Amino acid sequence: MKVNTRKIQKLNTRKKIIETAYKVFSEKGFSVPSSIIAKEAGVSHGSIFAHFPTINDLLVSLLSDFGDKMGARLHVLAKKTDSVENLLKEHLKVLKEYETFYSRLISEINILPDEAKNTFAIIQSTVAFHFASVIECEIEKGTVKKLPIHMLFNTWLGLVHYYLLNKDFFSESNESVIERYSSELLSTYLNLIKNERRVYE
Amino acid sequence: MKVNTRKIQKLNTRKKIIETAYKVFSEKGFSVPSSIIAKEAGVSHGSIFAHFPTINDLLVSLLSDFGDKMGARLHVLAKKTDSVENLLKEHLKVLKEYETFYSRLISEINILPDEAKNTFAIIQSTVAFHFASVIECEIEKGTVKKLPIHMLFNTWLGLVHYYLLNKDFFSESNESVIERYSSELLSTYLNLIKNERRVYE
DNA sequence: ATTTATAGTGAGTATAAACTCAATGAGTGA
DNA sequence: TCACTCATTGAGTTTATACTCACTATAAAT
Repeated sequence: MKVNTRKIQKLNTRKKIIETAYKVFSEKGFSVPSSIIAKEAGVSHGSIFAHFPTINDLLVSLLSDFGDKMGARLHVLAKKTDSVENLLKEHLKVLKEYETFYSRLISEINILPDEAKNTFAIIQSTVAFHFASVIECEIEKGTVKKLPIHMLFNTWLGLVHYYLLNKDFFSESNESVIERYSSELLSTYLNLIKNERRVYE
Repeated sequence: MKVNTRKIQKLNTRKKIIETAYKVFSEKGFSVPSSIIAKEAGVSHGSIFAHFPTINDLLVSLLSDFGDKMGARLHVLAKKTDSVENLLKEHLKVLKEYETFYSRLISEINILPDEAKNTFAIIQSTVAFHFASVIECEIEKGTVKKLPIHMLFNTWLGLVHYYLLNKDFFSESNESVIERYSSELLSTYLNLIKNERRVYE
């Protein structure tokens, strides 16, 4: 069977559309008109609708891919960590890789379709899982304050998201906020959660 | 001069439009069509444009009012506080009052016109100012950990915003997240920033 | 009482963006 | 070579929403 060129062609176009959408959404947010995506991808406007029934379907497909990819990435990196410090370092590392898109996602999540919340949940639950196991251990050892784990987690994520959401305020247009503030974020947070060494005990 | 009825009438309509927009934006977000606002306010669609050149002008006017109002409210309440704990309690109290609108604001700020950032800045700088003076004092007294003040502030705001932004996840549709979590937020945060008492010193 | 000014109206216009579909032309199989 | 299939195209349609403006009703001024 020589029915290959076409299938490959079709898959390539689909891929090109998804990748371009990812890029364009990262740069300009999720409400860019579909015509822009088509132009950037170098395909006709109609081509998008030959591949996806609606723009929303394109978005959902894109988000699902993204959630899986970032989730897997986090999972791999988190597995080999022993301390909170290393875990959070890895977390920041992954966030930095996906920074522009991830920032848009958390920034516009409330005006995105419900499926976007799933993506968010996949990513967050992966981090939360590893966070919990590492921090539990440190609490037992007495190196981290005994506070509800979910609150420790929310404090961390809240702090990091705060910087991502206010990117414009914290850094120059193209600079990575994570890059610029990772050590400050990390040291502040660790300082807050660590038990001070009691001298006499 | 009897040129009153009309002026009053006009001002009332304007006020009605702004108040309705505030309510509708709070409930459905900032991208509700202007026709909905008109209908809810009980005025004709054209009436909106007799009062505001564009919908954007209505929004800016509304935001400016809101920023002033909430800023003033925070200022008054914050002045009489002595401890971080009380300051943060007051902060949460004010946030609770304006919760639905404020949540929309922080949630959609990145797709709102630049003027929205001013509103945000007014509100935040008021809180930051009072926060700094109270916390500085506590750091000197040794009751709060010696960490950069802006980091302590960002951690607090990050945590609170995290709950407001993920309202859907944290609480039922109409319930106030602040109401439900204020004590947990407060106790966690205080626990993190407070210096433990050294027994021998 | 008559004229003038103005707040308010809502059908109508302009525009932007999602989505359609008949036509095109290149790959496929006989 | 020729008929057929199918990915792609882009001009055209639909829909949604911001905004206009000629008109109405009524308060104010004479």
